[in-house]
Order: sequence, then structure tokens, then C-alpha cells
Amino acid sequence: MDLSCSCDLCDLKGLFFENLEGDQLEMICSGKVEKEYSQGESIIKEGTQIRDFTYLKSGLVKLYRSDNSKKEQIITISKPFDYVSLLSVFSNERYNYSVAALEDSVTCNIKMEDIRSIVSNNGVLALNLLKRMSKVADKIILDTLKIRRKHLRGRVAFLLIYFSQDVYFSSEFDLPLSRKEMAEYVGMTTENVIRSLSEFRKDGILKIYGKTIHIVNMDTLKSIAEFG
Amino acid sequence: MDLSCSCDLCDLKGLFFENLEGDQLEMICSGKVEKEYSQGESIIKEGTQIRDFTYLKSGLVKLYRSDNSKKEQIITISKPFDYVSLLSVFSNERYNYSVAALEDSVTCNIKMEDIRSIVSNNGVLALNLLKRMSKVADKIILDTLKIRRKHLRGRVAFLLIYFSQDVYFSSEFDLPLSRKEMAEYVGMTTENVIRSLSEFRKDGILKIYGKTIHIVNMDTLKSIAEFG
DNA sequence: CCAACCATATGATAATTGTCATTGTATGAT
DNA sequence: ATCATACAATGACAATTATCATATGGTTGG
Repeated sequence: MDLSCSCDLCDLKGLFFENLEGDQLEMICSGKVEKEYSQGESIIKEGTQIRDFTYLKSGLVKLYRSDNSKKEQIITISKPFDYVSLLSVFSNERYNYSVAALEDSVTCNIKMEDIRSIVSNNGVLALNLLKRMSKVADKIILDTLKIRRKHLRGRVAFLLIYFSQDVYFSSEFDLPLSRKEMAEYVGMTTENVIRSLSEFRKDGILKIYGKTIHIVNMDTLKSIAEFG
Repeated sequence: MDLSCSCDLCDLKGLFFENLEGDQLEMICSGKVEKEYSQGESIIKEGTQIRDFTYLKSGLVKLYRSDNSKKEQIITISKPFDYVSLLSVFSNERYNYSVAALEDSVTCNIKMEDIRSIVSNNGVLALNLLKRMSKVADKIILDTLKIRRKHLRGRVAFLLIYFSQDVYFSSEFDLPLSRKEMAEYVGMTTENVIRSLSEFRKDGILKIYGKTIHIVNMDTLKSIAEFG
């Protein structure tokens, strides 16, 4: 095998390609393109033609939708392994959502035709993909349902806990979202998200230094997230 | 081929099994089980172990989630071809949502192990499944985003238009949902859904006879749905 | 440097939605 | 038949959220 192919070393290889050998792995290796994006950059634009199968190697991205008016709705936030380019890719000609980098990120891109050809000839890989897609879709749908059940403060608390526990693994972290983006994610207005944060601060639950959040009282925050 | 196998005649055969031949089709045929459900009956219970791959041959169902308190949230409504049992099936041990019949319905059930075994050996079928899953997930996510952007009246209007245009193909139809279920779908209270309907009636947009709805002024209803 | 812009922040007020109470009607069980 | 229960409907009121106005600090482009 060509030693110049770095897929062997890719952390995510196992996600989709652990079952590939020889020709197929070679096809991916020679055809793949890695791209780097800096914070804030657009990765995928809604309405654009889908040519590549894109997954996230490192960084953090948001998946969102614009819908004519300029108001945006954030669908979900993805880390590597959460996987990204899934929805639409196998059923649509064009993306019906956008993706942008919340932190400096690296994607790996493989031509859709290559993926299709490989899946057609490799059922085990196909099962693996089905499993992944199923997981991503489930996460988005269930998270959305959870958020909808909560009031403003619960939604904001939920989001803070998500960053603390699932992304940064720390009670202190830098918010990768602006207040406006937080609002777009939880489905409330920017002003009200800010107000919630201020209230949490006044109640001694958080310390806030601009984008830096320090969760002082995680238990209280959790009970707010679960709605108490 | 065994003439007793009725899959050859199934309307939905093409959805998943147009690429199957001989052994594989035989495997599906001999292993499949059809089940009938009458209106209101439970088809799948959240938390239950997933054994079968289930799809809807006829009828109408709701997909919903209970989440400890007794309040339910309807995720989506499915007709045949919209497909049902998709989410979770490939990634989870247990269902994390429930399904119930809104109208008398018939499902076809195939053992998950059979599906897995066939997908592993038939990449083209796998691609077809990926496409289907992608579509279902997209529909749920995009519909949810659409609904969230609207106010109460717009949400109710959206739902009525859905039944009229996508399910019953008529301006007059029987609502398959109670007012309470409509509320669970659009994420508002039952009382407010009822109030919206009453307002539409008073404004001459609808005629209402219990569950029977007659949309008199579709244009106005549509502009309410799009939010004007 | 200054203007323009954007993000953050807060208050006052309006709009929207939820909650509670009450009524009537239909349905099903005993 | 009657009791219990669920659904539909409406009003009064409370809670929640959105909108608008305003202010401040930071950043960027000219």
C-alpha cells in the first residue's frame, strides 16, 4: 500500500473505513481532500450542490438553516465523531442546511461517487454508515424535543451544561457561540438569553467574563436544566 | 420461487427490495410477518427491545415520545412510503420513541438480523436504505424547524394544510388527531389549539363539525401558515 | 482618528401563550 | 341507567417571552 496515504493514521478511520482493504482504501486515500477552516468560516452553504461526503476530523461546527429571512436557526453542534455531513447527503442533490466552523476545524472530503461505489460493494461498511446516520439523526431529534420542553432558563442551562460536560469537560470554558447564536439554537431571542445569563450570574450560579463561563454551582444549574 | 410469497405483489417492494433476487427475497418472504392495528392501537412502545424492522404498508401513524412525565410529544406523522421504523433501528438496542396507529394500519415486520444479513451482502440495497433514512430524518428535522418559526395560529394552519394537501388530498377531511394530539405535535397547549380553530371558524376560514374540517379559504390559511 | 458596526447589557412595555376554572357532550364500563 | 372519564369549548387571569429603546465597550475600515 502507498505509504503516502495517511488514512491509516486517521483517528476517524475506524468510523467508516475499518472494513476497507486494498483497492477500496486506496481509492479513498488517493481521492480524499483535507480542508482547514478557521473559526467563523463557512464550510457548507445551504442550496449548494453536494459533491463530497464531508466529515469532521477536528474542531467544532454548527449546523444551521437560514430560510429566506435573515434569521438563522441552529440545528445542532457537532464535534468530531458526532459526525457531520450526514443528513441530506444520500437523498438530496443539494444541501438544505449550512455548516460553519465554531472553532478552527479540519474536514476530510471524499467524492460522493467514491462513497457510493464503495458502499455498493461493501455491505458491512454500509451497515456501519446506517448505524452512524441513525445515531446522528436520533441525537438531533431527541435534543430538539428536550429543549422544546423547557422554558428559557432551562434551555440556556441545558446548553451550558452541554458545553461543560460534552465538549470541554470542565466547569470553566470559553463559549464558542455568541449570545445571538445561543438564541438561535435554543429558539429564543438574544435579549432573553442574555437576561438568563445575567440572572444566573446574579444568583451566583455562574461567573461570566465575556465569553468565558465558569459554572460555580453545577447542581443548581442542572436542576434548572431539568426544570425545577 | 415460492408462489405463496406475496412480497412480489407488495406496493412497497420497490422501496427496499427491488434489488433482491432468489435467496434474499426468499429470506424476506418466509420471515416477514404482517400485523394489523386498529385506530388508536399501540404499534411500538418506547423502551422496548428492537427485534424487527417495521414498515407501514397502509394506514397512518404517529411517532411520539413520552419522557417520564405523562406529557407526550409527537415527533412526526407518517404515511406509507414516508416510512417508519427508521430512527434508532440501526443504532440502538431499544426504541427511544413510540408509534401508534392514527387510522387502521398494516405493518410488515422483518427480523433485524435478516435485514442486517441482507444489507451486509447487498450494497445497492444498503444505498437505497441510506437514501430513505436520510429523507425521513430530513423531513422530521426540517418540519420541526418550520413549525418552531411560527406562532400558534401559523402552526395550527400548517398542520391543517398538511392533512389537506399531503394526506387526504381534499379540502374536507376528518382530523386523525384529537385537539390534544394536535397540541402535542405543534408544541402548544390544547386550549390554545382549540382557540385557534375557533378563530379560524369565526373568520370564515374553516367549517368545523367535530373532527370533520372543511377548509373554506385555503389562500388565507396558507398565508397564516407562512405567517402574515 | 473617527464613524460605523456589532455584541453585550438592561429596562419598560406589549404580545403571546399557559394555567385554572367551568360547562357541555359523548363514550364506555359496571 | 348512571357514573366516571375523556374531549371540546370558552373566559379570566397569570406567566412567559418578544419588541423596542437605549447605553456601553470593542473592533474594523476608511
